[in-house]
Amino acid sequence: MTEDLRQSLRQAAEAGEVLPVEGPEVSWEYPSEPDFGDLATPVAFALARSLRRKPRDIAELLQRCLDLDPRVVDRVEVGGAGYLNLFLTKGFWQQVVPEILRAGQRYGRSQVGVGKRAQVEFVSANPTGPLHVGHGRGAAVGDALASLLAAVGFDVEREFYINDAGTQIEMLARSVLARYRQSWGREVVFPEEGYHGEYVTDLAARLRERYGEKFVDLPEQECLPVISEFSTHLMLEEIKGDLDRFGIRFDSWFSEKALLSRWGPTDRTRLLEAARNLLGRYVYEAEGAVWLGTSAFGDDKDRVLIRANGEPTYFLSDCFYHRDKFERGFDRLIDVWGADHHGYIPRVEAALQALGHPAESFHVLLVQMVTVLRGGASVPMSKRSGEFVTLAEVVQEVGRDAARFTFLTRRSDSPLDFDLEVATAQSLENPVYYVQYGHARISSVLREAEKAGYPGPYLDAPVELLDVGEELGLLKQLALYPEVVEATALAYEPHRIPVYLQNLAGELHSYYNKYRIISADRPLSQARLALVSAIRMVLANALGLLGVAAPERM
RNA sequence: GCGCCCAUAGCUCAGUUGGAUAGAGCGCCGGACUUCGAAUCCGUAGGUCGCAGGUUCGAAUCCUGCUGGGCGCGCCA
Repeated sequence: MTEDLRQSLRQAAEAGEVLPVEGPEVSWEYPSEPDFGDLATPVAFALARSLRRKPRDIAELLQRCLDLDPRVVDRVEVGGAGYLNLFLTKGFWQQVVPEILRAGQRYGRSQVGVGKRAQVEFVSANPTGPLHVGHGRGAAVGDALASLLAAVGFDVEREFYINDAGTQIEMLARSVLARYRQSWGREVVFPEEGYHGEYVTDLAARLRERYGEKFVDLPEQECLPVISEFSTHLMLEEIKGDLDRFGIRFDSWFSEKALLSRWGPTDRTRLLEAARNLLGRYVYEAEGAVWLGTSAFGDDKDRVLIRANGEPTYFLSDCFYHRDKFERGFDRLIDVWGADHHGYIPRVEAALQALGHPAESFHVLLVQMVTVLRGGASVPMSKRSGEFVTLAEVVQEVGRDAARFTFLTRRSDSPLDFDLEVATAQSLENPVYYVQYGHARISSVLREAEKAGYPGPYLDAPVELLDVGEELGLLKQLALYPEVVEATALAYEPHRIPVYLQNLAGELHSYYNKYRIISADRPLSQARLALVSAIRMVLANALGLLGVAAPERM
């Protein structure tokens, strides 16, 4: 719609011979003041300089030349110092209702991503402990982003990368072994950098159930591979369970260990060969280690791929991993990372450029830290000390919908204070319930309508009867929804959806309190029922993108 | 020391590519249920958009410097 207007404005401008050779960039905004119309463009300002004329004169000239569809555009005014304000016809807004009712769940979906494959990788927690709140935020954001991209046409895959190789896994195994031996009454020194959480003791107990005293006196080197496997398997099951209860489903679980084993035993020679094959001339050896020349692509310094002891770094795995992703045919890769990993971005970007992939095809969405507050005091969190608030606890305490909405309402860029007591105590005033209540309320009205002899689906309702200010405001909100979804997806900013939802729900509640939907006036009732049905549809669609339920009763 | 992120009403936060008079929720105070759900609504109050410059017809938004806070700077992940 805006594109049509842009086109005709361009033509008008050219006809009026006021333009430079190139057509101007026509930008639109939605004025907050009704007096300024439904759509406005400051295009005259942009032309003022090159034409050396007053913006207002140009705007007036454009106004006279415009040839717009009278069914859509009611009138055009020049406002302020040179704004072109377009007033659209009521009919244009009203027709959005049958459009939504016909499209149903498809309303708000679009086509920009059609034919392109995108992958969103998120959570990707080490299986060395349960998921904490920070992972929860990443999970909510990643999942919503994936849904958004799918809504605008991308073929989307959700992937969880399992860091099941390397020193952290070994550390977990050694921690479990220590607890296990302690449970048999042995005096053992707990690993210095070991994991102290209670779950480690639980894992040791499970190990004991399964293997009895098998590992009590066995040399460490023989125990560790089995215990690693055993522990990471159990942790991963727990992680999957937590995510499932949070409503997150992954299409793909990708194992680092399996990735590395493609090159056979992970010895230095084979890894070096693989790295050379992949990254070519940017790989070099120095000081006993193997390096990648990432500084050639803007990183602060070069990075180690294979340590002097022959062990691969996490970074080498990541090079292989992202290479593999591209080989799987994705046009666009998005990694959702905790902000504490931001320093890692330049080297991965550098590696991908060394692999020959354009910078735009890869994007890291940083999600800032979550500070959990209990009674106003922050709860210190450290996986190694074992002191942290888990995702499972949060879901238990505040509920899945409220937790998701809270994670998604703020920009990923801003740190989040999550006060458990406040979230629980204020649960009835939580914005998520405000929105859900709107959905439930309409559902209730529609049930009443059924009883009153106004059955749905109102496809042919006389929507031309919708013309009070509140109704037109609602119609405009509804018409805007597809653009909101598209902009939100392409900007990777899921928080815009909760903002939109709160606005829409707010207008709905005001409207509801001022007007009656069901009355003796049959045509008017039909029209209003059609309107609220459309609102309910949009609420449900948008909540669906967030992974939040749209209840018919609360 | 270097790098990234943040700073908007008492609190928590929005503010779309730079646009017209910067918004909402919570909290305070005062109102609205014999009628479709009061988990709602209506009204009042609340601001040097951290500070200082700059770019622009126009800046909360872009640039530079500064202040304050978070995070990172390993042959850890």
